[in-house]
Amino acid sequence: MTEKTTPSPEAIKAWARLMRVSRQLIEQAEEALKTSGLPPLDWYDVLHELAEAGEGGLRPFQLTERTLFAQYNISRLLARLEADGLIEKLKVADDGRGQTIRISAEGREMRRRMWAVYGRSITELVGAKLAAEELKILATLLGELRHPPADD
Amino acid sequence: MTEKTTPSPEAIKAWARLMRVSRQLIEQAEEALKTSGLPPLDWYDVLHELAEAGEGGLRPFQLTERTLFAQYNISRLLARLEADGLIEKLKVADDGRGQTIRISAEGREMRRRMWAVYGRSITELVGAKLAAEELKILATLLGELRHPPADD
DNA sequence: TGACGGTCGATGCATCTGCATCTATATCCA
DNA sequence: TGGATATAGATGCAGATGCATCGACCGTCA
Repeated sequence: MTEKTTPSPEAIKAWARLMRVSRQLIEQAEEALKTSGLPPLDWYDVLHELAEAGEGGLRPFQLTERTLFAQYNISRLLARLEADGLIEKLKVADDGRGQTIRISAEGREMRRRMWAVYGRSITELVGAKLAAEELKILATLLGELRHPPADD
Repeated sequence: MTEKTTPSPEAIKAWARLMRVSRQLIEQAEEALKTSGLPPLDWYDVLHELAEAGEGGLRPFQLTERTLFAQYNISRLLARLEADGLIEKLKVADDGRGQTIRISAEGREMRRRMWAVYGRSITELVGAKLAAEELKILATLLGELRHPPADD
């Protein structure tokens, strides 16, 4: 017998919207950064995590966990960030394989400048389009889709 | 004076969720296709549009409008699809620059096989996580974020 | 201790993407 | 009509990504 695998119309619609809107928003935020002569969004994500981590820094594998980037992607992204002087790679004492990544002063400054543009994009693209209450609902619904689910 | 550009906490949270969840979902859907030995999601999008367009087919520039892919991306994607025999490129009479893209029988079959996997992903990743009513709300909220906004 | 499976991070290679530009055709308007 | 401008689609090149694998080091257990 034939197995039913087609999702409900509601699921399809929500999925389609999610795909299109996310692509569109990323594209627009990316373009705003580029227009301002700033690096791409990926850089922000990493700089953001590193800034939050503080002086202790983070191990590359921790970055892959937090940002969802692939391991090799982080590896090369960090190489670019280092080449631009935005991060420092430090040898870590207790694990000869590893290293600790720390954001540099230039990195913090870059993050600040990127946030000025990125934050404005978020305001325009999301903050200005929905009321605070709607944004909360949206975040909650999206939270249910995470794996593992969470609605904190 | 300093200009306030930082978005509201609600906007930041919704944005962050949207970025993470969309990436995660795409990754998982993509992986399901790969595991089944099927082409990537992009192919589905194009085959889907072409299937809906019917025998009349679509011009490449129409595909760029509907799928949000860049022009050069569509151009090369179509070359790959043609190489795999999933589409046909037809000369169009009234515009010597253009061509019409039509999905082939193999293309329809491939789309069908992809949908079996893709549809199941949508069900698992979205349909099974939220109630129909919640999915509607989600789609509506996301619709507000589109440019231009729409909540049909 | 020392062999072994596991983890950390880097990298060669093929593919894909972004950007700029190109060719060919169409459209517009003096 | 004919020259300027715009549009459709392709492509060379540089950079980014995915995949597989590598080398280095870790922890464990006989």
